[in-house]
Amino acid sequence: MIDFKTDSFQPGLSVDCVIFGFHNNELKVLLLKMKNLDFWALPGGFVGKDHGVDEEANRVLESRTGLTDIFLRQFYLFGNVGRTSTEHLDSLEAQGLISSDNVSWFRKRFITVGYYALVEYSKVKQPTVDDISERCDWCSINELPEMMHDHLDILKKAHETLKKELNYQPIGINLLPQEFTMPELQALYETILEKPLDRRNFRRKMLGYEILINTDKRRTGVAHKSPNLYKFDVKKYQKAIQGGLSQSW
Amino acid sequence: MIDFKTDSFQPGLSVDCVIFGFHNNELKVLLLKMKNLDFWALPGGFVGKDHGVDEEANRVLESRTGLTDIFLRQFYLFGNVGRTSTEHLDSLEAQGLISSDNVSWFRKRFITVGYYALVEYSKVKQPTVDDISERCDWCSINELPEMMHDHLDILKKAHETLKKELNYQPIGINLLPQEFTMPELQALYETILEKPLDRRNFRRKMLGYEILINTDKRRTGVAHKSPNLYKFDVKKYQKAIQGGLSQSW
DNA sequence: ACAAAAGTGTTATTTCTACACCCATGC
DNA sequence: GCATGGGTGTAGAAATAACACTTTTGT
Repeated sequence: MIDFKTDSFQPGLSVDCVIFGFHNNELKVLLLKMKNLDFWALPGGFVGKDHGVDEEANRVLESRTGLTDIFLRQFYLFGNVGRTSTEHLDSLEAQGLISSDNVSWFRKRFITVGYYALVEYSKVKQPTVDDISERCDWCSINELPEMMHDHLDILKKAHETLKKELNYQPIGINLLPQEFTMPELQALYETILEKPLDRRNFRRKMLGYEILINTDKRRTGVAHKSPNLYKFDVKKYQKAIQGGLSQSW
Repeated sequence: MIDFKTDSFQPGLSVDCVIFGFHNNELKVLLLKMKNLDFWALPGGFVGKDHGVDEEANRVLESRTGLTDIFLRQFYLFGNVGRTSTEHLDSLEAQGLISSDNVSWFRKRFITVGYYALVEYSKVKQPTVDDISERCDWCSINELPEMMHDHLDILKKAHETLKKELNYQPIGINLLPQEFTMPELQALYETILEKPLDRRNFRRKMLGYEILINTDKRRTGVAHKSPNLYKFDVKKYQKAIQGGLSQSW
């Protein structure tokens, strides 16, 4: 149940995080299932009067994933009147998920700041529920459950933003484990861009950026020819994305 | 003086507009000078409880410029604690610009949503002051006056965003008069990008997009060889920027 | 006539796209 | 040994970057 001193928070303001991970060649987001209800929500929180909005987004990210120092970017403010669903609030209230002291605060008009985060899937050992959810799971962005309020719109917009920023943000370095194969990196790009890329051209272009280091190791144990393992040259990566990698995927 | 029923507004939330215009080959922004004070502010406003944030930004834009149906985009939420300046608020209050009933409301922590607008300079016949300003003027972004709160940061971020979106947004069509010359269009691009472009390559590339119509008229009366007048093919322009014009200026 | 800006083409370089065969591994 | 995915090169097309002279106009 949510029960807190509402007067220490900015009224009508929340943050919501779209936390992206990459696993089994699928782009996933971390979602919360509301207790005893059939809809899910983005991990979110409220903004303390003495806390910056970015700071609160980081706090949300850390409470759900246990991770700190994660790539996290604000991408849009959702400020329409009526973006929250009265029906969903009714359900939350009916399930006793909102303290009666907080009900009127929750029912007010809310705007929310959207953030997206890129995390290494395997680093999230224990996705943690919040007070009103019963599960915290990775969901493939191709099969999303019913979502609270306008959270599906928020998620869609986050994905759009990710696509646009692919060449300007350290996408790979945050979503992949430290060592990875070229096909894995390509699959990540294909998943984000939602289109297939040519294997040879992709490899040539990636290597051309000179941001990868060949570890001279190979991934063994998996089927077929064992692929080479690469890692990012962090310094060069940082420098390269400053000006944006070259365009047109 | 500002004096209104604060309880019909979202507390701690404002919108600020960076209104860009282009004149004399310079990129300009519309700013307000506070009455009897030596600092300027971005045109801004508050968000009514029953009004969308975008809607309020449009209202601000219309009240300062008299224009409707203008290109206006949200670009960032400024949510740091301490982004407003106590000293500036002191000054406003000392000048009697804030009604005593509103003072405590104004002194609270505020976040603001940044919007940028692109307007045709000559269409703004009468930049209109608001209740606490004495002038509303175009300022070149190269010589900006002292600004209130974090408004300079907001302006800088707007300019950055404009640069990035140059190939994705109908920049020219909104900032230039209906008919314009190729050198004018080039100067606009050079100003936004803050770097010189090759005249021949620029022309070839622009014409290659097939979004311009040669009017077969010339600008006369100005010195030197009279340049050709072009206008945008609106439909083609709209279509072209959907996928983004090709990159790498 | 002259100063200043507008108009115009070509070439070398780079980047992009499309495409097919061999190799290594686990089963 | 075979099915599967990993690795590799080349050639044609397109885009980009660099560069100089002529034309028009107002003064």
